[in-house]
Amino acid sequence: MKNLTLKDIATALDLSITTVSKALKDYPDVSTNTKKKVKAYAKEVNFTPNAYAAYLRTQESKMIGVIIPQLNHYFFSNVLKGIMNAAEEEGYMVIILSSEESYELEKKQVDRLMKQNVDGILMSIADSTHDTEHIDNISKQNIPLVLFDKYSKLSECSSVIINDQNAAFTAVEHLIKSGRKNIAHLRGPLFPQNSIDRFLGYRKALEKHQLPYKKEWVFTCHDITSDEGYTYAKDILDKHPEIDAIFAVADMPAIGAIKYFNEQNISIPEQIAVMGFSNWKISGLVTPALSTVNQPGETMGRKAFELFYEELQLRKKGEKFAPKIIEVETSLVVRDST
Amino acid sequence: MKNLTLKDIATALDLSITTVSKALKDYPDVSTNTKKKVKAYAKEVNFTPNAYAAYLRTQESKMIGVIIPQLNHYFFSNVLKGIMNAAEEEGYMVIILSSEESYELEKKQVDRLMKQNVDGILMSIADSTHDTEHIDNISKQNIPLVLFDKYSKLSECSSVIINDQNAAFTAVEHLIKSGRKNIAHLRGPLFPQNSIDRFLGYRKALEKHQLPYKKEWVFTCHDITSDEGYTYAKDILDKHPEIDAIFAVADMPAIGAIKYFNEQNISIPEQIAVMGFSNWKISGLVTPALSTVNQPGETMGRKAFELFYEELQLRKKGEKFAPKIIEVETSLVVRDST
DNA sequence: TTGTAGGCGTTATCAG
DNA sequence: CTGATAACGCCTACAA
Repeated sequence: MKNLTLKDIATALDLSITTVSKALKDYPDVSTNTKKKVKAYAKEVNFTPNAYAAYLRTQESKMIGVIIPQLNHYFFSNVLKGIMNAAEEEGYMVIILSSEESYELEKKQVDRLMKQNVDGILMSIADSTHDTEHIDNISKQNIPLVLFDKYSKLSECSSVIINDQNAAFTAVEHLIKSGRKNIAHLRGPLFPQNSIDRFLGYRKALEKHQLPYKKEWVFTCHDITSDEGYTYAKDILDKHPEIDAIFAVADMPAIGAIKYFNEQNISIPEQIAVMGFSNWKISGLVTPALSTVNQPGETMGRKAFELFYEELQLRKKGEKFAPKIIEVETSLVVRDST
Repeated sequence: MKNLTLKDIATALDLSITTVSKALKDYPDVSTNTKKKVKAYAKEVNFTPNAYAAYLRTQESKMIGVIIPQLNHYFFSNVLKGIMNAAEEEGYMVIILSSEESYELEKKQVDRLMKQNVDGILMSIADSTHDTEHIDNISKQNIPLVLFDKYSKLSECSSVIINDQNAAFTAVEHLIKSGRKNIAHLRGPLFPQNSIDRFLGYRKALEKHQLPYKKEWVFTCHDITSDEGYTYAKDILDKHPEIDAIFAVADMPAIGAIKYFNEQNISIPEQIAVMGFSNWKISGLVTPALSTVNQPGETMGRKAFELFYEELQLRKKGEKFAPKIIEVETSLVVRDST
């Protein structure tokens, strides 16, 4: 049983290929009767037009490409889920590629997707990406582009983001309100807007509540791993015993810190409070359960697809599309570590 | 800058489309000189043949489809990584779909992939899948099929698996050797071969060491979640205080159990030892760190792709392909929970 | 209301 | 060694 073609249907019903094609697409110039017959038969034999042949005519591949920095990553997996569900509803297939947080690979993956003639690209920028030429190229080629989470302030395209600065501010303020005065920050790498904004939110909260900000209390997690959190926790204990709370750029470093404190029998949150960011599944499972900021990945993914789809529809009608930025709500998740 | 075509190159170099095509594909009947010229130019303008047009002729889409039961799942993410890396090396794109552990959705996703004319399908069967007609259909349509992890003993196709029974046996034997006598098992659902085999491995280890097997010490995790582990840990403490070790079908239930024991101030492993299965990232981060069985997802993914590719090459040559089963090595990871 | 013809970009066959 | 031609399956302007 090979996949059927229009020709097969035409032969079976003794019609021309054209009529069958038109009937299936509800052209007005086909009789209701013929339409009914054709559609019934197509359904019976479970016909779907060949996507590749269709592309050649329509230039629509019904595929989108997604580039994420890491495949094995709770948050991005959730985003993917949102994208894939939304895509499926509109009959789109999703090609997923990973940049492995590498600028070079990211460029290559963008290129692969363009060569594949995807109808749109959704992506989250790698931490190491420091210029946006390859990203701007996508728009220049007239391919709809939507960035999510790791976006670029410089690129003119739609984005789905959270308000990192506010979210971080709220998280740190929560620490302050529970009586912490010497709050350290495990920040992310230097380029991504996220880690900059979370850092700024941290500083703002300190400022507002007239608490000291000290450079030595800010530690940079280049790879945002639990190991880094573990190592910095040791540093903090050894060199800065006055610190009574940690706000981490993400859950992983926070969990690494918790692990170290547990090993040293430092009680959390009594001796030191720990706050994460992202609300990974794991954060509810460590002991003590980690307080964090919920970042709704699935919603972000769905919104990202919807932005792409909206843009595509407008472009098809030849209308201008103005990039939109959607800000998704976050929420504080207070558990046992603060 | 639209994507270039053979025609563009032909025009630019004042050759025929045919010659350009042949030159790029290293046909023997094109002069070395022309080849050099064409290839140099193609490289310069970064030409890639249009995949859709090529499909129409060759019937090769250079795409494979992958169906996994869950997207946001450490092990499957690792498998995907292996598949995607291997696929990329051979110039294949990967379409990922999720069955969400649903039999109905799995059937639908198989259908979508076949309609998309992928060159092959790699999949892991959903826990709820109880018949294999849709799977056997794939092979009947002459599409190479490789199963991984969750495979079917009934289907005639290549598979990449681990020896679940042996791995479970080793894990339980480790508990026994460390002096445990009353070992409970948090088993998986009834259908998947995995959970059956892990259960059998558990029983075998008990038998070999003449330890008691009791039905009441076996708890079924239908969804393999931490919540189930948490709940069963409570059951065990309340109703079976004699139990001194738990072997879980996967890390998640094991971690849920650890969480409960931590809350109750039950010391692990002194009062009760806990053993997981799969070696998720998280298992090294909980306190105490979870002992488990390492299941090399990335390797399995790569092997799965390689099996597909091998089969495809043979088919293209018109040779018969006999399904292969590749067993990937697991290893015991002893941490602090046993 | 139905059908004919041409073309999307590539590749394979065959003729020059 | 090179090139013209047909075909893959679908879509659409145009003719009947």
